[in-house]
Amino acid sequence: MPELPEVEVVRRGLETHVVGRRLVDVEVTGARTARRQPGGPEEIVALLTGRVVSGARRRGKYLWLTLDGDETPGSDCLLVHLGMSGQMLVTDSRAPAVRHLHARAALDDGNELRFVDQRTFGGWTVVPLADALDGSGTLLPAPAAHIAADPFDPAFDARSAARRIRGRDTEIKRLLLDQTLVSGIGNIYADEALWRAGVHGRRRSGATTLTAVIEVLDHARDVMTDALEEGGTSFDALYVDVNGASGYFDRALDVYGRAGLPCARCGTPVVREDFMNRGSHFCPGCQPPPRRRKAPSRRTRSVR
DNA sequence: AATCGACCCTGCTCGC
DNA sequence: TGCGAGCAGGGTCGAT
Repeated sequence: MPELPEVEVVRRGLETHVVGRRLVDVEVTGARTARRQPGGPEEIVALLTGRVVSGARRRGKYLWLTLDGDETPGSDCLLVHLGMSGQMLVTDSRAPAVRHLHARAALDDGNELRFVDQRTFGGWTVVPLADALDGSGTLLPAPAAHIAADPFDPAFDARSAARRIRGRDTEIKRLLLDQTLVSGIGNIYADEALWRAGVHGRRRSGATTLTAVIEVLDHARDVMTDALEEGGTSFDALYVDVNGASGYFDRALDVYGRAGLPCARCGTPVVREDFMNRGSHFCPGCQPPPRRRKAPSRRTRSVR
């Protein structure tokens, strides 16, 4: 559910409300929340209790809290992925428990950090930081070390990301969602960026010019910047920031979720089609669908 | 090696 | 009003 802007909203909230606080009492009740932790929920509790949260970092949709000021390779951090429905909430620790509460950490200021996740695709793990492999200088948690820079990262280079995308051979939307090529983009912002660029998501990457791919990435950055300014996109109460407030960007979406409604640019009704077990939304007027893929020609086949 | 579909969950909305 | 079908923003895994 949450894509880069939503995760960034959460990160900022954590920076304000949790960084500097000690985790005095930790409880992890959700088995699925801890499924990536080799030692299970107990191990998370043991590793976090008593630690001081010193930083709130993010790359793409991955979020992590650094601990005790240790940001060297091998230092532990709490890696959080929100999945489709995860929330990191900060509430008064006397507030009543809510449905789908899977983990909580009492802070030394009377508040409590809560992980609430209806669909349980999200999770917490305490993992070591890996050696930095890119130029950004930020150490990434080991399980997230393969995640590419996102468009908000100062180290992000649209041209080289576009080259990596064009080096692959499949539909361009599939590649926009591949977090090892460019991170942070999910189903909503992929559709929005493709619409802004006038490119159909089923176009093959190789049949799309480098310039057009760069344009799609630039639009992805722009649409996510717009969303961030509005506090993120939210369709309902599922997505909230650390204080429980929803974003308002859904009012500004141009194609996502607008099947049958007129395209804001040309008036053609927006179409929704199945794609990768999800929905893709596009304007047939502005984003002409590619011709059905031809069988490889004799000439193509002869090139080995 | 790269690509692609299946799958993991719960809850809400819509049409019958 | 009740009920099943369809849908939802995520990543990972195994088969090909």
